[in-house]
Amino acid sequence: MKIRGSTITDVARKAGTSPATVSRYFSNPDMVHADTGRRIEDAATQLNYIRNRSAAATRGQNTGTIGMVVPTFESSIFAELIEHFTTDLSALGQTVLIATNHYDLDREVQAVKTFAEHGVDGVILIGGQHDPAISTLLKARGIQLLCVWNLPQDISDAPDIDVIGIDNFDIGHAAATHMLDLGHRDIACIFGSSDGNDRAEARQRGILSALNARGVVPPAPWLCQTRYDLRMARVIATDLLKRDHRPSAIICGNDIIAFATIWAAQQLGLNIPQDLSVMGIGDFKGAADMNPPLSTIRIPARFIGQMAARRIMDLINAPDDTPARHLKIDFEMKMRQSTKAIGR
Amino acid sequence: MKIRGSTITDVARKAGTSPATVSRYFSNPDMVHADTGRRIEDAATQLNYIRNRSAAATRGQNTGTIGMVVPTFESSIFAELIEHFTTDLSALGQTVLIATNHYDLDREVQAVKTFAEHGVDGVILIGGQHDPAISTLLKARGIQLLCVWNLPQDISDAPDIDVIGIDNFDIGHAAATHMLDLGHRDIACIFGSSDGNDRAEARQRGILSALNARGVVPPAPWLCQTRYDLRMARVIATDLLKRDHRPSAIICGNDIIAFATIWAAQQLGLNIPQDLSVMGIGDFKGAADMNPPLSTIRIPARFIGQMAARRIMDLINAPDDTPARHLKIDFEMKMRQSTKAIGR
DNA sequence: AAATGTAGTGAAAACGTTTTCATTTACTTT
DNA sequence: AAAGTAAATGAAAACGTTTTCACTACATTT
Repeated sequence: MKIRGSTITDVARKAGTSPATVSRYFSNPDMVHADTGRRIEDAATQLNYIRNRSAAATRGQNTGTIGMVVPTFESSIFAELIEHFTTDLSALGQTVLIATNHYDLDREVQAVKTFAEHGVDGVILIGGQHDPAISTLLKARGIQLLCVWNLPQDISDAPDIDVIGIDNFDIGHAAATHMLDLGHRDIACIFGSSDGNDRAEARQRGILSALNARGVVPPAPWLCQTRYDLRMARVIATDLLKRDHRPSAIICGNDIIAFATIWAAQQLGLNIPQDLSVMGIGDFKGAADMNPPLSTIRIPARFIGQMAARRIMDLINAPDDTPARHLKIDFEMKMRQSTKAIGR
Repeated sequence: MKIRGSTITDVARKAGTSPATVSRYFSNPDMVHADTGRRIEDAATQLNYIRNRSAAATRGQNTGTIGMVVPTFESSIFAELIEHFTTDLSALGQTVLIATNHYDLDREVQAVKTFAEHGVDGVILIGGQHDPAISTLLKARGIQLLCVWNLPQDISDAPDIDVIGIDNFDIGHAAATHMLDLGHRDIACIFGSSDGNDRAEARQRGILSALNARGVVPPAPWLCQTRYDLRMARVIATDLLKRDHRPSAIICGNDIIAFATIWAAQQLGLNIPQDLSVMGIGDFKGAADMNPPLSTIRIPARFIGQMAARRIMDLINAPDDTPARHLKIDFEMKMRQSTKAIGR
């Protein structure tokens, strides 16, 4: 059974001031005289006073909460994003409400509705693919929305939504270009599945676009699809490598798939990168330390998380007519030892 | 700027009933007549009514929120726990507030204080090492507390705190016993550092206890310590393996350290498990799929997360005098190919 | 010396619910 | 038919804040 503690009125009485002043002290200390502040502080600690943010929210504007829905926690790269986002927001006195949607857009809507019930000041969503109901709902309530991780494929898809992220097409393009520059022409791809997220699809387009531009057209069996799942990816990589004609390079939709591919290849007795070049995308935890260190493209999850924390606060405090901003984050090539130039 | 939508009173008016009934309908639908319920439902959807949980919390008992503080998101094993905990709680209509403390006990206190301001109904903490102020604060407010992940080393340490978790001493003991049973006597250990958490320390004690019981006393240089950090663990493992006299087996404080050790060994040209047996603890993502598949001990993070979700709800709904329960979760030996019997 | 401005404060209304208590209605039991 | 019980509802108080408005005291400008 919940127990109600002392209230702002109790503190006011003890400090010899009014509830209004105590309220001001906690929400905006500069508004009260330093002496009064001190008395309030003392009274509050003596009474073990704990602010009641729910009560505050009924009358006030902000709740000091931000809602975030992530596809899953079980991805080292999202984990890094979440970690730094929540850490930075906590430092600013905000609390984050969290939910997972398992790449299910309906669940996301549900989560956002719940967040709205709790009166969050802002909502963070991953990626650019969402039920339009979310934007409608949030706008009707004046709740700020920020999408992070990747830019929409087409900026005009979401002109009025604030976005911070990388461009997956560019990343795919860069990965393929790297392989081509190393002299590879027999290039296979293992893409991540793309339902429920627009990231895999854009990467895939970027890769193929770069390949085709240089006249490289992988045969159909070399264009594989898998879930972002170590087990399944490993099976698919093994199948691919057991065929008569083997590619000299494999581009993987993300680092998990790359891990699986390398392990599958090694299991088959292939030497990476001597017999096969493999690259991933993401620079997940472990990529730099495995054998051989994985060539990949670093998505600066930490940086995105920190920028997101700052940006959502700015949006909350900004006047209403602030225009939406699309902030493109640079990625970084991390070329390590799982790729090598052909024939050398 | 936040915009206030329609209220319970608007809904009541439109549905031709009183606010009280609408309130009842949303919190406990059985209390109102089915027909009335339908009218309320209609009115609510027409008006785009969104419950105001803050207002509800000022008068009512529960907020429908649970606070959780985790050491870090960047650990695949905690991620699994968090994933299933939040998923199950969402399904029950609860919202989870989250914070990371980076193994810092003071930050944990801070997070819990913030949770209290938001009126959470319950708090979930990882592990058994916490500032006693937390328990005091929560008890004074009638907020339920549940610690998950591992049992306290000494049950009498926390007789009145509810716990769900594994026993790290047992796990360490089991790991060492497995190595001994395989015939190994030249056993080295790389422990995780133990500041800010009681888990590493108990594992270490378990391992050494089993070893010593069978008369195996590793020389000091074979008892290493590292942070839970791939990079550092790899350096330490390399150092260990470069010494004149090499162990035939290494027990690692967790799977991250085991990954690092295997990669370090392979880099040095050692064959696992031919030249060296390595085992981890945790069964992290990837353990089963790497080369060779890692022998480890599975900590059922998913199960713990699900049990925690159920238990905290029970605690919230239970009468006050419910006695604290210590629920011990079984672990599972996952003996794969990174360990092998000596001399065969 | 008067006028103006500013910092600090208090009284009281307002926020949108839940909950208590009382009342009505409908159904059982005697 | 009377009495008793249960289900459904409404009126109104209560929850602990924030915020508006008004006021005072004092400093600054004219």
